[in-house]
Amino acid sequence: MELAVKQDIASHIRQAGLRPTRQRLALGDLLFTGQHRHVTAEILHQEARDVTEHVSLATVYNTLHQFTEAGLLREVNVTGTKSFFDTNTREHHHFYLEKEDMLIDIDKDKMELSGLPTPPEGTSVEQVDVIIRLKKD
Amino acid sequence: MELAVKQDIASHIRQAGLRPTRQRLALGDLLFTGQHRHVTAEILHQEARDVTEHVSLATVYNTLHQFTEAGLLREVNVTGTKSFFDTNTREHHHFYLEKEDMLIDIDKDKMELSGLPTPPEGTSVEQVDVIIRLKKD
DNA sequence: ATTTGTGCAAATCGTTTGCATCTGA
DNA sequence: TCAGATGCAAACGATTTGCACAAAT
Repeated sequence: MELAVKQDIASHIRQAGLRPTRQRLALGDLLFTGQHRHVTAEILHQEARDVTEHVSLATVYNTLHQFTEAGLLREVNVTGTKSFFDTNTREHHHFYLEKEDMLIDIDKDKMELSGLPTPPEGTSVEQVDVIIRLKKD
Repeated sequence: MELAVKQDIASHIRQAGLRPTRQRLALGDLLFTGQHRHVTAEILHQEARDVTEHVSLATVYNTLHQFTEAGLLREVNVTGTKSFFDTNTREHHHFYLEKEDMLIDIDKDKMELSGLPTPPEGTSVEQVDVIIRLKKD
């Protein structure tokens, strides 16, 4: 990992109130360098194994949740059995290809929700998820 | 269970191409009599235990999936770890109360999606899920 | 009689936890 | 130094599977 990139990611992580440890830097590099992506813990763990000394799966989970908490990632649930984490935290929506079990971003201005209904008394909107499930035809 | 209701449910199940067994009738009764509801396998299993002789959890899962397959139910995924099944299969959306881990229906005409984006070549839309996550404030 | 469904227990998958050890500020 | 982070293995919750037995047509 280049020095410039490393420091970029380190400050990213510090801004989240987390220590830039070796593991977080490695995962941050995989997540925040280059294109936006949708990863599962499993996938990220695999990738980390390929490029760095060692990161445990538990640490991958910890880190994904900490990053999400800090607003660096966004969790996306499409199946009842696992989670994706999206490096794009801007408001946008998703196609979900069931067969391939993969997500595709939908540009925010490609689709609009007209008039969110008023949430029940005492609650407020935290996040809006729109998932368009696709099948092969 | 009354006879009239029983036969109603039996035909419901037959229309789905399934045999109206004791277990399916019991579950169908819990699901399709009265108000629309959002159930988990666990909850339905509990309820079934209270009103009938015996239904195994595996059968509850089988049945929920068969009913879903047949268009009698709709699966809703809000967390990465479990599924809800909605007895309302009309197009509509959901509030999700994270704290209580429960769903609330949003009437279809309370919110509109303007212009679904065109799905990628070779795919077509199977289902559109809109979930508005709510937090207590 | 044949096909379909069911129950049970074991297996699986994704995820979380407890705790001893290590590491960054 | 010492709060915070990590690794490991065990625990966990939801779901699925394999297979012998039972029930529906």
